[in-house]
Amino acid sequence: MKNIFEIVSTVPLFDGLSDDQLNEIKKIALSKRFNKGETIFSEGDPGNGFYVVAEGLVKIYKVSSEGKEQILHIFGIGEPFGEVPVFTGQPFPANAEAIAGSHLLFFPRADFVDLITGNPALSLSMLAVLSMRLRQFTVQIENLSLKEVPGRLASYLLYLADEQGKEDSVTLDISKSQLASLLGTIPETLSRIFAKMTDMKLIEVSGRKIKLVDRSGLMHVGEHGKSGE
Amino acid sequence: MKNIFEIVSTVPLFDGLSDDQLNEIKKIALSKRFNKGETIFSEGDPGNGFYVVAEGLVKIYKVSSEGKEQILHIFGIGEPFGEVPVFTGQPFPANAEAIAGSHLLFFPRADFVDLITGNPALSLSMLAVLSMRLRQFTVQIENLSLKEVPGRLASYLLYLADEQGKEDSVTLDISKSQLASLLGTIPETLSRIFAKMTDMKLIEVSGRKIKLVDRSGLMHVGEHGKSGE
DNA sequence: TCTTTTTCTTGACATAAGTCAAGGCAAAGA
DNA sequence: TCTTTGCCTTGACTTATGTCAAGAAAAAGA
Repeated sequence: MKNIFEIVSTVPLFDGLSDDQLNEIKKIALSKRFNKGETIFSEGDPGNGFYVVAEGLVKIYKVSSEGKEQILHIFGIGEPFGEVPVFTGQPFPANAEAIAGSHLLFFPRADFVDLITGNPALSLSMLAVLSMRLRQFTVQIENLSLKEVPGRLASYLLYLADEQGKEDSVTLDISKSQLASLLGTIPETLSRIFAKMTDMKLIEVSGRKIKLVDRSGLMHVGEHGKSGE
Repeated sequence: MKNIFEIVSTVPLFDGLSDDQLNEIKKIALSKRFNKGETIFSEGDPGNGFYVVAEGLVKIYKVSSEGKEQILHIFGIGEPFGEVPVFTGQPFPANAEAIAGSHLLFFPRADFVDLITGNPALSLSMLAVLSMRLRQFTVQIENLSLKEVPGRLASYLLYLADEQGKEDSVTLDISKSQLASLLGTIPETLSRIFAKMTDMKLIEVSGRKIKLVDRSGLMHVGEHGKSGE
């Protein structure tokens, strides 16, 4: 079993640090393991540090009083999460759960703040990470508030295709129920929209594989005319 | 006319800096003035620096292809905005407009990055600002996705009461149309909900003054039972 | 392989909230 | 003060999406 601290040198957040500095990072990191479905932290918990995914997949989400879930992020290998309380001193604003068996690196707050204080490159890197995340939230709010579900799905599929470097076919890395939660809807609605978009010959769905039949059609879903009908 | 650079020493972002450091800050700041309704920057513009409100009120917003507007933030005196591009190098993800005549301080990117590089207190302060903003977005996404409009309005009124330090009465600092946009809805819907909540004796509305008649009722709007009916 | 459990899909229905349109009110300017 | 302009309110209607329920398909386990 290989040393999971090796991941540190490949994490974008730690890019541009010297070997010495990377060793400092590794020194303060703790390894933690979570099974699929296990809670990593809950909203309201004190944030004593943040995490980096060494292996696995983690969802960050909120739950309404009626039990509906909204996923805020899904983080994979190399991505940090749970940093907000490190810098605000307040508790976690959302929940985190492993959606696959996961190895995580945990960075205790005080140690990390010490490190960042003497390390401008690291602090600029962290500022960039938080800024990118703000940008993503901006997009998510725009999607939730200004687009209907078909438009959100189309955007997500195009984003995935880009992410996966594939032109015309993507593979969902999460279940369709989870995708519904990420898009701010429920499985029934998502299912109907998959069916509708298939009818319209925009996509072809088989399990978690989705073929993008008409990319330019997808790009205009939800504009003036119909998104489906 | 007083020196608007005086504001620098009262901005939370610059808390804990020495007088020398505050002078450095003042040295790189530029004063800009915007009239009510004037655009400060637009989505897609390159971000050559960020702003701090010295006087006035600024809205950050997105617009859909159909023309619907979603306000992301409203910033008042002492609050910084437009920092994301400073640290990501990407263009602005949203638009900014003065909703009242405003004096702003502008901090050019390169100068500010130099400053932050040699100044751990400033960088931690900026990390705290971005983290707080992430937390706010978390709440906004939760509201948009997990609450109906009455629940969002109730939350906003309670938040405002807290903000204004008043127990049972608040004054809107923005128009009701703008409030609708902030809550992710349209003026017609907001107007109906104000009427409904008045009927239910939760609030009393007269112009921009709103009396919170039943705080505990407000807190439970949108839970199990009715939010209005 | 067969069974059990979860996830997904589809139908019938309810409802929150958007659209369109008209009128009333209030703030800004003459 | 009067007038003009934009903001707010209300009504009638449409529609996207949620709820409830049942069955089908797929995944996990025996």
